Amino acid sequence: MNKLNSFPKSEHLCGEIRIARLFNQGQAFIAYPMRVVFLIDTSSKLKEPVSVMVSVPKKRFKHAVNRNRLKRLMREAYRLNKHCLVEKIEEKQIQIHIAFNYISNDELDFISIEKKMKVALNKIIELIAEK
RNA sequence: AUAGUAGGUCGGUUUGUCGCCGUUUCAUUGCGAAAUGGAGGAAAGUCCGGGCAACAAAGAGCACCAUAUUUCCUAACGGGAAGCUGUUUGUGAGAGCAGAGUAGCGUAACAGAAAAUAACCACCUUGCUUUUAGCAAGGAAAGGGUGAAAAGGUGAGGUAAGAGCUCACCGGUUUGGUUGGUAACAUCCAAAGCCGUACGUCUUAUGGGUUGCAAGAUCAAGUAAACCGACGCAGUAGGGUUGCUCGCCCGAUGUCGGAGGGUAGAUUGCUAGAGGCAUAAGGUGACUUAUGUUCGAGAUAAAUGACAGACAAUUUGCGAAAGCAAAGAACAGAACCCGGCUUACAGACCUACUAUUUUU
RNA sequence: UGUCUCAUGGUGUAAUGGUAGCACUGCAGUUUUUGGUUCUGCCUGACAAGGUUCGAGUCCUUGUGAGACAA
Repeated sequence: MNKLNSFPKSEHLCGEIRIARLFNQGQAFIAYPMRVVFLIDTSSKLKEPVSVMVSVPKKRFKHAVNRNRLKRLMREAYRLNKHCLVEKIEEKQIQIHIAFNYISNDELDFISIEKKMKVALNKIIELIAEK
């Protein structure tokens, strides 16, 4: 099996403390329709290089069906395109937390979300390379 | 055939690739591999009822909240079934709503004489003044354009004028009885002149401890201003017991000793149950009983998905039709579990029935 | 997930079932050489659908939207 395209539970970002730290200290930028927050974490003892969370606000999408669908699409887009980011991070021997917030009011299809996800990942790689 | 009413059932199928969560087996320091399972009729709203869990229990009176036709069903219910009465609606099959009691009290805007122990106008009697009217006292609910609602209705008798004042017929109410029904109630008979309506207050009966799985339990780390015991200020201040009253209970700061709570994390609670399906019997029915058979989500910043293709109900456009082209499934996603209710829903099917038109 | 609250002109906020008021804002006029202030007038209304009632902003039911708490 090609391990590059998997997205198991251990790569999800969970825990109230770690998420609070990400949103308090992390850097943010907007790659419409997503707002991306990330933080280079040096204190964590986990072995996964990248931890990711995805969220869709209840205010913009009232029905749970639509929220779940958008979260699934974003997870799927990340899963299929994460290999380039993971390679860079492993080269640098660091760990990173990322959060993707959906901020558009419209429900997009998979193709456009995947396109925007590639843009967002490339921008993260650039910002990390500067440091 | 078209349009509908009531009840019930279903609510996309399939191939490949890449993924997610649980379980089992194999392998194991670890990474992993294979097999297998993985959203609903409403999972929704959180409107009722119950299970389960923790805490509290000393009660009495008043208050508060909910319910309120009858019989039945149910673990229970404010739910359901079958009826009864009234009312609204539909041509109809049907559908919606209301339904304990009324002795007392309150309210009924505007309009109208008056919203109820009714006398403003008009009517009648008597007296006085006056000259065809005015004033005063009384009688009288028969007439008066209003209003949502006007003092049971029609006719006759009666009277100074009138009036259920009396009578006949009709409508209602109450009481007593007959027949039918388990009952609500209905039918019939008799008697009583007994005769406005709506809402609220009030009264009666029944039920109601509080909080909710983020309840609660366990684990390793680590320690209080919280807890327990003894002594004292002192059974005082104060607090609890449902809102109040009575009653009952607890009870402080200090000293000494003991014990280990919350928060974050992990595990558990956690999925076989008032379960489903079939047959038979009972019942008008909700439902019940018996027998057989069948099952397997359990996540926790929260899985059940993405892409590509095939089929297809159906929809739209063109067309007389055949057909061609395009689109390609509604409402909606478990979070402790059940029973209901309510709300959303493209379309398909079954049973019974209704209206209209045509044919026999 | 659970427990609750609210909805009245553009904004804020009242009213016992009986003509929906008040303040600010906006518009027009008045005053002024002009603008502001003042004064006068006007416009702008019940979250939606049912029910109870002679009559609902108000009472009842269902839905919609917004907010609070456990956090």
